[in-house]
Amino acid sequence: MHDIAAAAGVSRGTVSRVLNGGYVSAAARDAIEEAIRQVGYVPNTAARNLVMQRSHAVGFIVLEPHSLFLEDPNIGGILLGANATLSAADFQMVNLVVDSERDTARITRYLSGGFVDGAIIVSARSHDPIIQVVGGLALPSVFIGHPRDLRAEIPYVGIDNLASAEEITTRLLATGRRRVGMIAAAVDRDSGADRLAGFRRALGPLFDDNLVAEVPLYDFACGAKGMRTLLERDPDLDGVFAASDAVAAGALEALREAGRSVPEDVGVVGFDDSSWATRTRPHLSTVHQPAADLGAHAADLVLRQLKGEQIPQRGVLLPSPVVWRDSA
Amino acid sequence: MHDIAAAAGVSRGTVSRVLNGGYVSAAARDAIEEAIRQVGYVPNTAARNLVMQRSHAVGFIVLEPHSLFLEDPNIGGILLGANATLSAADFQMVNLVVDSERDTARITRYLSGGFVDGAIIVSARSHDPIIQVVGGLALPSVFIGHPRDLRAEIPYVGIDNLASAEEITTRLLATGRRRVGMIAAAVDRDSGADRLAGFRRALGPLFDDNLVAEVPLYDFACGAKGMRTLLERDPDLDGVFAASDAVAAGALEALREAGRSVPEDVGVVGFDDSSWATRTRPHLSTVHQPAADLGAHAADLVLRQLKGEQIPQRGVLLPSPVVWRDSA
DNA sequence: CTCGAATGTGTGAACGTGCACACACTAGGT
DNA sequence: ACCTAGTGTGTGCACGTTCACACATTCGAG
Repeated sequence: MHDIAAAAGVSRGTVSRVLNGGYVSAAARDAIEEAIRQVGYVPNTAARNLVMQRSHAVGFIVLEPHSLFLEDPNIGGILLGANATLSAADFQMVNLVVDSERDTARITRYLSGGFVDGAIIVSARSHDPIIQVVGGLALPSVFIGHPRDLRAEIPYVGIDNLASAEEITTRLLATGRRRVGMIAAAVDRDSGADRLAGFRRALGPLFDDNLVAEVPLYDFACGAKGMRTLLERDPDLDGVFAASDAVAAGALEALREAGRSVPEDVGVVGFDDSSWATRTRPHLSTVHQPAADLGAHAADLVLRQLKGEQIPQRGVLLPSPVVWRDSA
Repeated sequence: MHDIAAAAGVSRGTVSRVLNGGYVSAAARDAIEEAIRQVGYVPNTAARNLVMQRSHAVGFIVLEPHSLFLEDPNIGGILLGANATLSAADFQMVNLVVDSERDTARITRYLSGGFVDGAIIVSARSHDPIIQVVGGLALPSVFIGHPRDLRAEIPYVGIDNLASAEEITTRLLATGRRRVGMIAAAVDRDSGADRLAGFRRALGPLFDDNLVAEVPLYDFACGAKGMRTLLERDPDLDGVFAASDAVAAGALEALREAGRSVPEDVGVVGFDDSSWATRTRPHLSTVHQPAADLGAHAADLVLRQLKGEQIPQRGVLLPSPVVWRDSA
């Protein structure tokens, strides 16, 4: 910066002003901009960060085992959406995968160390220690999804899992299905619990506890296992709401093994509208999850907190429309 | 740092030495470490970066459209592997997706701006402008895959696409297949061209140009299209090497439509050993691609360059063994 | 006893910015 | 002629480190 000040015949202060705004004469501005172009000057991030007490980085914290980080199609979309918004604002995104208790300690140190100015937290469960950590840190943060015990002052972005689950189940019932079950995955997660609650609400008096197969994960293998359980409990089943597309794909596999055809014998609906949905045969009817938008929105909320804005409404729910294809 | 120096009754210099190594008495070290714990002190990255002229960040540059960034199962694995290695060394990974010519300019500015100390570049094509940029920048970099015109002094990590393609094709021939075709995707890419070359070498005199269907992308839809083309050209085809698992999955779909059963009528093999491989029916015989290892290795090479080490061999090829399942 | 090496420790100068402040000039109103 | 407000510019300090250097102490060898 000193060099280009010298080249333009002005002082460092003036250069700083053309870079950051302030009173500068047209002549000085032109000379400086010319010098910048000539020298190929780029401001030094470290020095700027140092004096500004800002790192210009936002943590993207994924509370999942590493493998699920890849498997879960939503996380990738969220990441991309957030990354696009952040890099447009000249912020870096730092990926942090929290897999164990030990990692929680590491992340706590990281977040409190001024390495990042804010954080986007993906797939936190209720009672996750990270909630306390972030709450105590006064670090501008946004959760994607909303754990029940999330502090009131921390904003979140999500979809209405309950309403969407209710909607697609209702839609499934409208196709004339009478014995409809659910493969409920990850009910320890808020998304999982809400999807189950939505299913229950859609069924109303038809709800039968026996027709809910609970499985631990949102994945293919659990879907197949859950489907087999349901078929055992009621061979006359004619409809299934799978808690995710991966689960639905597993269910399709189990149904095929059992000799049932979809959608003729059994109607199947999923959730997420991930790449699974169009890889299966038949293509899945499902709920579209606007992953990239979720990420972009979350990033935007972090950025706005960083600018000192007050976030008016605490939670934002993005629309998640039903996409009707061939599996039901 | 000044505070904890005061608390421990020593000078900043001594504190710096316990942090970075050097002559320190046991007494001083204990007092300082106690003070650090008490205050909860964490060194300031920006200040350290400023004086060290290092950003402690490495760019992860993906030369793909945003959508493929998600679709391609390898990139996710590479990213995770690289991220693990980098964060273990206290380096941040900055994701940069290059999608257009305009992005190339942006990345060039970014790389030359001292925002990152090094770069890992994924899926560059031959003659990609990024090669010139990185070559001219003297920025410690590693390519994953090796474009033909990659400068001699830039190391790369990859797998031997040619040898592996040859191996799996040979294996397919060994099952007794006589008319074997290939769905060759992305032959403008080095990986695509090498896989085709390996196929050709395995077939030797049996090679028939007519039995190669070229498709632009490594994806499901192209796989289905390519398979239909091959069936049209030769309905008696009894074996197919698909350039990737996604392509193979598309091929399976087209074969099912055409009433062929796999592996009875037609043997199919893929490439990548991605999640596709076990989602299809039957499960795919394929070539395992060590994505996470590739990423970890690349990160390690960047880190070693940063430490000033000379990288002995320019290119490293990681083993990519054939995984034999049910589709052939 | 002296010297040099090994082991510790403190100090000042960077690193490249932003910001507060002091200052200079102009224009317009009294 | 004076003051004030607006506009434009230069200077010094601070941000939190690392590093080179100067200096202090101890210890063993000559």
